[in-house]
Formats: sequence, C-alpha cells, structure tokens
Amino acid sequence: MPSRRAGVTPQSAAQELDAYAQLLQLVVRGDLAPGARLTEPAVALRLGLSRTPVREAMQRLQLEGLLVPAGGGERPRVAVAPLDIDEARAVYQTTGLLEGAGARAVTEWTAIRRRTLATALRVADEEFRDIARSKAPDPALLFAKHHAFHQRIVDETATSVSRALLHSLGPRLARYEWFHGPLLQLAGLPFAPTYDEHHAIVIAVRSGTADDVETAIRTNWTNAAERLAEAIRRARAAIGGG
Amino acid sequence: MPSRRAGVTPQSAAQELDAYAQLLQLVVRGDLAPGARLTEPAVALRLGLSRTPVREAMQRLQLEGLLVPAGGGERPRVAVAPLDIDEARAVYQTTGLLEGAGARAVTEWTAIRRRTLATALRVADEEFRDIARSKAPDPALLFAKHHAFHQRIVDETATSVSRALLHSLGPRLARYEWFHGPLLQLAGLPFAPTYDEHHAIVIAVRSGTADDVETAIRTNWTNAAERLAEAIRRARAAIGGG
DNA sequence: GGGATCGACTATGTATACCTTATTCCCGCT
DNA sequence: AGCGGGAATAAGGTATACATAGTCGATCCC
Repeated sequence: MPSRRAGVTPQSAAQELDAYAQLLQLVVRGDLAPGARLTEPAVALRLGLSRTPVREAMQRLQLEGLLVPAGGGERPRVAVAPLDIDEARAVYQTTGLLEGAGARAVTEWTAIRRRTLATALRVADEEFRDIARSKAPDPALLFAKHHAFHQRIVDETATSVSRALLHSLGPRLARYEWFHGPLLQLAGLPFAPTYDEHHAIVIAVRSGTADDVETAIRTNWTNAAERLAEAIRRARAAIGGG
Repeated sequence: MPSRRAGVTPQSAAQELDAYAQLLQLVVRGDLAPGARLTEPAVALRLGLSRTPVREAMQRLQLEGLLVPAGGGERPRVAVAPLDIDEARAVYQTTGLLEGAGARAVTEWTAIRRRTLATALRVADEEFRDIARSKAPDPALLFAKHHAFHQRIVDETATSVSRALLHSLGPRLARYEWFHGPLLQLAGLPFAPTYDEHHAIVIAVRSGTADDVETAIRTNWTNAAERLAEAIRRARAAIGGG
C-alpha cells in the first residue's frame, strides 16, 4: 500500500517527479539497462506507486520509443529499447530536419529580432562551452546547457506542430545525448567542432539566408550523430570491442 | 457497471474499437465539435467504458494534439482542439517534410525496386482516382485511398524514427484530411491537381534524383494545404462567412 | 443590488480489487 | 527420457473505490 510517498524514497531519491518523469530518467540515464524487461507491478513497486500512474507512464514511453514490445509472445510485454547507432543517426537527423525547417522562419523577422536571438544563442553556447571546458564537467549540466541552446531555437521558431513532434522525439534524443558528452571525453575527442557549428548557427541566424540557417542547423545535428558514432567506435575499441 | 460491452452499443455503433480508436473517430469525424469540453466521466459514459481506458485514451489524444488544455483554471481541463487553417498548413507541411526526407532513400535502391514501388503507387493513385471520380464518393473511402497512397511511401522509405513521428502526427492530419475531399467538392474545386502531383511523385520515385523525389512529395503536401485553405475560403463565402 | 464567502458537487489523481488469459513449470504418461 | 497436458502463477486490462481539490452556485452581508 504505497500511500502518498510513504517515506520510502525508493532508491533513486526522486525529488517530486511523477511516474513518467521518474521512469524517463531511469531509462535515459541507463539505470534500466537496454533490453531489460519491465512489468507494471515491478515498476510500480520500484517507484513506490500503484500500477495506475505507472501504466500510463509506460504507455507514453512506449509511444515515444523508449520502451518497446518484447518477446514474440501474444501477451503484451515491454522492454527498455535497445541502443542503436543507426537509430541515433535517425534521431539526430530528424531533429535537425525539424529544427532546421522551423528556423528558416527567422529570415522573415526584423533584423533586430534576429540579432536578439543570435545573441541569446551566443550566450547559451558560451555557457555550454564553460561547462564543457571545465575540469570534470557534470554530465547533467553539460547535457542541460547543450539542450538549452537548441531548445531556444525551437522555442522561438518552431510551429506548434513541429514543437510537438520534437517534444515527442525529445526522450529518444535525450537518451543518446545523455552519454554523448561523457563518451566524447572518454574517447579523447574534442568539443571544438560543436563550438564551431554552433557559431555557424549563430552567424546564420543573425544574417544568413533561410538556406544558411537550415543548413547550419542540419549540419550540426548530422555531424553530431557522426561524432557520437565515432566516439562509440573508439570507446569500444579502447575497452575491447563488445 | 459497464461490464464488458454490456449490450449497450453507445450510439455510435463502435464495432470493436478500443477507447482510443473510438474517441479518435469521434474527434476526427467532428462528432465531437472543436472546442467542446470533455470530462472523463462523460466520455466514459458515452463509450460505455470505465474511466481507466478512457483516461488513457484522452491522455494520448492530448499528446497528439487532438485534445488541448482548456479554460484558464488550475484544474486540468480538456477540450477538443480547435480547427485552424494555420495549424493545418503546419501539419501538411511537416508531413511533407518527413515523408519527403525519408523518400530520398529510394535513390539508393536498385532500379527494379524503384520501379516496383512506383508501380504500386501508380495503382494506389488509380484506386484513389476511381473513388474520387465516382458519382457520390464515400468520404471514408476517399480518405482511405488517399491515405493508402502516402502510407505506402512511408512504409517503404521511412526510418523507424520518422515513422513514429508521422504516426503521432497522423491523427491531426487525419482530422483535416477527413473533410478535405468533401470540402473540395462542396467548393467545386477539381481533384486534378492532386492526380498530377501524385503522378509527379510516381515518376520521381521511378527514376528521379533524391531532390526530385523530395520536391515532388513536399510540393504535393504544400499544395494540398493551400487547396484545403482555398476550399475553406470558398465554402465560407458560399455559406455566408462564419 | 452587488459582491464575497461558504458549502455542495464534481472531476481528477491514485489505489485497489477483480477477471481473464498467457506462460510456465511440474507431473504423469508413453 | 521425452513429450504432452494441466494446474498454478503472474501480468495485463478494466472496473471501482477513495481522497483531494477546484468550481459553481446560492445565500448572506454590506
């Protein structure tokens, strides 16, 4: 009888997150391994909630692709979605597609407004760099700052439709982004290309053509996917293939 | 006590659809008017189900944008999303964006495979035309045939990621597509441009460049949005503005 | 007469109970 | 010993019960 946060902070000291947010975190951060089978009763127990909210969370995560049907049985079974480089590429590219298409709209803005957004993005990128360049970057913070840069673009340029799609794509992206930074470091790869690409975005937003803006954003995401893939390759090689 | 389809076919004679599918239909077909407030108990009553499955359906439809938060109150309230031409444009354009980007992949296929898909699309389009040209086209059938044409493209060319996004965009698209055909007829506008654009897609799939394919698809969706907007304008004018 | 306050009602969020069915494991039979 | 069947188990789907909180309405006071 889990009655209203029954004192039992269920292990992952989830502050005050609902079932969805908690489960999302567990998957994104890898606390639930890819491929792990999940059942509603087990998750409910782990989160200290009843099946009802857990079930809703699991259904949503399934729509978002973080949980997938598992086993060939007739009975619905669910597992944490596997991590897959090709899927990562598709996620990054699609993000670039949507974010880039929306950002073309800046060319219909006044020069003032474009400069304002460009400046905000420059600042956001600087905050990101500050974290990235620090001695031992906090992964969560690195993730947050990078996310903030792109989110700013989305917030200001996306239609409600593409915003909704990017939102539903968010969890999948977050899952790969979560270890993108740490993995780059592990593989000894530099962050510099990212800075450069962000800079190109800032410049394009300030005074480029619509194609410039879209290209800069899509290039950034496409290259990010390749950098991630390369980092995974090197990390695998360093550890001994797996 | 609605115990397992209690004989009470709740009005809209829903064959064997689950709560989500039923509610989706009600919204898509306009049986629930845009702006109408929905409460879980009321919908549960109407569908002859308990709140649990209804609640899940409503949450999903909210994620998909067919239901929206309503009223300024603190209490979560939900209403059927309004119909909006600008949103329709965004939906159509984003569909074209995703479908078009995926379809570029055909240029990496063998000529044989491309011809096969092109032929299948030509056949699908012909079936669509047959319906459209009939005396009194069944809206549901017209919708289904048009959907089948584009679905074929998605099924064969989209990545799992863009497929998922198109799937989550589907309900919103379906809502506008549902009365697209009937509205064109009402406004006395021809279907011919659609045939032409579908033909262009077939040709591009058969032997065009990646840009050709993408352009043909995006053009089709962009123009479809404009045709819908025009049909709405004319229908409004004919009826007397509203 | 208008506005504020109090109370009943109603909807949401969550927990729990029940039912059905697939899966699994064990036992018996061949 | 292997295979098949059946009982126990366990999980999903649904219904319902309960707690909480907001909303609406009515009444009372200013």
